[in-house]
Amino acid sequence: MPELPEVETVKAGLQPVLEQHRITHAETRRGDLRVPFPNDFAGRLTGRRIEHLRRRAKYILADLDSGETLVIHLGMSGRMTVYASGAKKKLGNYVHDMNEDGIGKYKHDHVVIDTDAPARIVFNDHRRFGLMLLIDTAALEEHKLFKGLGIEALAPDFDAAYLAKAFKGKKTPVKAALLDQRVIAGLGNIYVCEALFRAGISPKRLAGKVRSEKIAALVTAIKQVLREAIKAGGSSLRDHRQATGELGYFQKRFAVYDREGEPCPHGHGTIKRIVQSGRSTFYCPSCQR
DNA sequence: CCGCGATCCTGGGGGC
DNA sequence: TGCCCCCAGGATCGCG
Repeated sequence: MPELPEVETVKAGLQPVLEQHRITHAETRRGDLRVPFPNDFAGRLTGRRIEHLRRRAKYILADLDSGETLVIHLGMSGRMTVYASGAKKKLGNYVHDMNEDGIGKYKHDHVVIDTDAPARIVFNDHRRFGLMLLIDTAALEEHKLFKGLGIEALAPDFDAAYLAKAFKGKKTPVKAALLDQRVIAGLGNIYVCEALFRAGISPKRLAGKVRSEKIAALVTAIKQVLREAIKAGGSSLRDHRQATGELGYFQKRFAVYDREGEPCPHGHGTIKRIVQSGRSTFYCPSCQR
């Protein structure tokens, strides 16, 4: 479930076991992610201290004392599971102790990192769309993964004027424009649907044809829905850490996403599902124009 | 430069 | 129980 709020939530969960901690051991369990691990990936991690954790778009960035940055992307199905010291922790339907052999050896566990927190962090990704890379920190901005990224959705500079300029003359549907990480970084399918609903904009409307007051409403809606989701993820995360140590789960009821056929929360119509550039869009045809 | 579909993967769920 | 098809929170590539 990784869009900006989920990535932010995972980052927050990793912070206490990674930031200002040293990696005592690292290993990759299979090398055939879609993007292969860099050469000697585990070796370049081992012994390194993590100075700072940050987020850019949907990437988690861990700056190491070696001058390299560990770049993490969760793709569609990536999970980070943290096992804190000694205590019994729950993983899905299973309960494991940190010292049991099985941790990090389940199907699709790709990377295991131990730190002196002490903690063990397992990266699991069954669809293998995620990635972990090491890139020179100084050259990060110029790397192809980051060079084209648009403004952060929660940045103060992301405002109505910015979005109006970005949308000007665009003939692509506003739904697709919002998903484009070169325009705004961090939004994904769920929060685009939710933000468009809140702003009362049809996902089919061409980006260049959204009226300026609607653009202002859209910026507000985007920031609101993201902030609410981060807040909800954060609280759900605290519960999860106590109960399971598992990161990346975030329960929230959405207004329109995955609610095809249900009544619109505003009470005027029925939520419809359409497909735009190969992805589901959920919206209320009566509220969103 | 554009919009769009196909593609990379695995697994879950529904229909038959 | 099994098979087949569709679907999934992402991102890139190549086509017309």
